[in-house]
Amino acid sequence: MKWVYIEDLPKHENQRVEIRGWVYNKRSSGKIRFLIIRDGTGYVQGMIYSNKKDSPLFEKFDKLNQESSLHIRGEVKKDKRAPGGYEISVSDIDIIQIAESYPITPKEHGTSFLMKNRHLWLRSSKQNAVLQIRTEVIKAIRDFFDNRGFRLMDTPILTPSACEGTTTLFETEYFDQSAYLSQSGQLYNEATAMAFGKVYCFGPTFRAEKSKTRRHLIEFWMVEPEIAFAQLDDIKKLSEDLVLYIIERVLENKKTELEILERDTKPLEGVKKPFPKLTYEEVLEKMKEKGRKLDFGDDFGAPEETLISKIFKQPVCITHFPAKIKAFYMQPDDKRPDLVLGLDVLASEGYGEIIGGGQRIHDLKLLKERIKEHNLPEKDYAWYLDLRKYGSVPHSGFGLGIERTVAWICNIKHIRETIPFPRLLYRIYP
RNA sequence: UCCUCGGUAGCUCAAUAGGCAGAGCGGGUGGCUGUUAACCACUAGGUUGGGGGUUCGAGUCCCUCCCGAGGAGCCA
Repeated sequence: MKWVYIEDLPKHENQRVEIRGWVYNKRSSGKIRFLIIRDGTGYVQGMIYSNKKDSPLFEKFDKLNQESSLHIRGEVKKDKRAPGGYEISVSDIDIIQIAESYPITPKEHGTSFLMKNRHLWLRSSKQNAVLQIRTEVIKAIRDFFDNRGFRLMDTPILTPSACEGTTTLFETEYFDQSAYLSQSGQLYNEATAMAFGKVYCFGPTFRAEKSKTRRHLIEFWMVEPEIAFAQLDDIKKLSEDLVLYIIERVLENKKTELEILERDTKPLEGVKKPFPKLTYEEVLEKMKEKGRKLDFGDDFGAPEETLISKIFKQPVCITHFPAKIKAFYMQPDDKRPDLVLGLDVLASEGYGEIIGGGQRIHDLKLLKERIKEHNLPEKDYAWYLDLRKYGSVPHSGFGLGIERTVAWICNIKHIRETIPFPRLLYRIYP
């Protein structure tokens, strides 16, 4: 008999099939019994009916408990009463294993308990939906860049020194010297962009910051495009197109998952070009209107980000930040040398920053000055400075945080649920 | 690192003012012809996070340590 995945059941209406999976839940009522089976691709109800109380199928059914593994065979039937619209009229059950008493019951649990059991929590329907949307987001991102001729250039995870010198790094042994886990692929990508024109890297990044908020992970995934000859306006457009494309793809291909999450898709469907574009100083004005006074040079904190993204229904592009609050490699504005051509994109619905980037300094002398001002050891940046010696060109890029993007699309409060095994402050198990 | 809150059955929580530690879910047993986190009955299940103190008596009050959650700073 044909082994079929639950997501493909509609193609097999009125056929006899085999499903291989796990018991999600069961109910019984005398001569009729129901079994909810999951196989990773979906959930389906199995129905067993018998006049005989001692039916061998009933005996097997009674032995089953939550998460027991099994094969079932039976006919696929359309039935409005069944969750998902289809059910299987079960004619045969092969039990693979009777599970031990499963800790995650169909009732409510606390976050701490669920995180401790993350390896099992992944089996539940909402977690399944979030992570299936994550895979679609990642696929969409890769297609977006691949289709536009970007070259995938993976950057190293073990690095000899700080990339940006701002955030704390994880230190590890590298034979007889120290190495640090990458916190960004950007600097290396500036090198590959000079070799390949337009590139992107996609990988994990590590921040040893003791951040403990719903928007932070210690280990997270980021996609970082970098384009030679591109200026701020070019990546503004690119970031807009990228965000739109990701949303379109999820809306198109992950309807069921969005339904499981009870995600209201209207705000996502409403995301359209052009996104509102503001400068840092214009945002300060908006803040003042809303009664939040900030001085020039103050960075936006979580409350400001939340406020901005609530004022606009669209994601918001913010540019032209004070040089002081941005990284050393940011290109200054010709007209306003105290400002840099940085770019942040804040997701709507209060989700805050998902993209950070900007135009990089391409002038050797200026870059050297900035390295000095930031008290960074110039010799560590020798190769980086080389890029400004041999045919230096203006170039720009940005990073998009995968987990924050998924959290926004799924309308999940905390980003820890958007990665299979989140690394958090005070939690590295399982 | 700082601020706030919490730790009681496998899980989620309750326990008036310091006075016999309880419920629902899950487990077990039995019942029910279409259930939707099914339902009904019965049943087992506890060193109240660790240590110390106050008290005739501590889940409850005090000290301390451990663990976790929410948030801040920083950032994607």
